Amino acid sequence: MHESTQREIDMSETLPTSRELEALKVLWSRGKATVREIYAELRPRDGDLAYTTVLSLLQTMEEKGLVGHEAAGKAYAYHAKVRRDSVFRRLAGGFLDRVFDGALGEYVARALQSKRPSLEELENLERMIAEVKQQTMRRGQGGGKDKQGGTR
Amino acid sequence: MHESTQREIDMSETLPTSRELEALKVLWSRGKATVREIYAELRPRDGDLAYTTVLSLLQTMEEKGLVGHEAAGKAYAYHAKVRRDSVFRRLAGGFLDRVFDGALGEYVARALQSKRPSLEELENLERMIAEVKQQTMRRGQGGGKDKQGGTR
DNA sequence: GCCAACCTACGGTTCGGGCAGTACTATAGG
DNA sequence: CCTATAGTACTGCCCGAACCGTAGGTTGGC
Repeated sequence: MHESTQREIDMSETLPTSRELEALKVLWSRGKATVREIYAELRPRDGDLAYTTVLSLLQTMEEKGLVGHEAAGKAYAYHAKVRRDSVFRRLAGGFLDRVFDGALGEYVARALQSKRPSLEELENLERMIAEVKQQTMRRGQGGGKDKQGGTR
Repeated sequence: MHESTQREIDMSETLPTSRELEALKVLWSRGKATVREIYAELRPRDGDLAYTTVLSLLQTMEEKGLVGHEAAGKAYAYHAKVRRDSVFRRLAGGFLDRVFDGALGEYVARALQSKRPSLEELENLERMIAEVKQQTMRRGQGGGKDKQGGTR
């Protein structure tokens, strides 16, 4: 039986805490996982972490609507109910606003200072930004700048 | 054994919480400020906020080493003891690592999705990245990967 | 000297995150 | 049937962030 009675799809979608995010990462990469599997992945990185702690974590997350579960054998198989992109986007947006008051320049600059990216990463960033720029220009159209020249 | 002169350069300089960061922003922009002045700036954005709450906040921050104070008239004049750049750099670095596991690409990409930057901002980013790229190339010279030591 | 205004110090409350122990339940193996 | 095993459910503890009230001190005006 499926009690997927989706009453009240709460928008506001609560964001995951740090620990919850770790669990979500496992679920996103696996599709679904039992408590024990998640525990097995979290444990090495965190040294001493009790199994029941992970269980509690998942239960809390279910209340928040972050995950769901279904019976699988004698255990539960949990799965993410929020999309990876959405969570990351809102996390980044929140951080950007809260810390940098929306100033993208500083947001990126400080990260660059902190991390010393490789040349490859930098070129990736260049490509990404160039692409967003194209989209923006197409959308805005009246931009004025004539950066259009190109191979294409 | 003698106690080595562990002056304890405060290598882990506690980071400010959200509220504390708000207070720090005021101090950075003013140089110094009394509790009442900080209160006056925080109040409008936060609706109901008691004066003593701000006072407590500053006292906590002083214990953490984030701010200092000196007598000024009959009140205290607080001033930041941590540098703006340093705080933002560590904040961004921490977020980048904790959420994105150090993946700069996603860090930037999600922010771009969340914010829809203007053309001007995008061009700023391009300039910034181009510059960092130049530095990196000069430094690495042979394309060698950059060692990840640095300021920790 | 006395009062009002303003300040700091200190204690306490509330809430959520993180963690883990204990109790209960279902199941597989003998 | 009985027991060991593995799972979930429930509850509580600890700590830090955020918030605020009250007590007590200092100061300037009268």
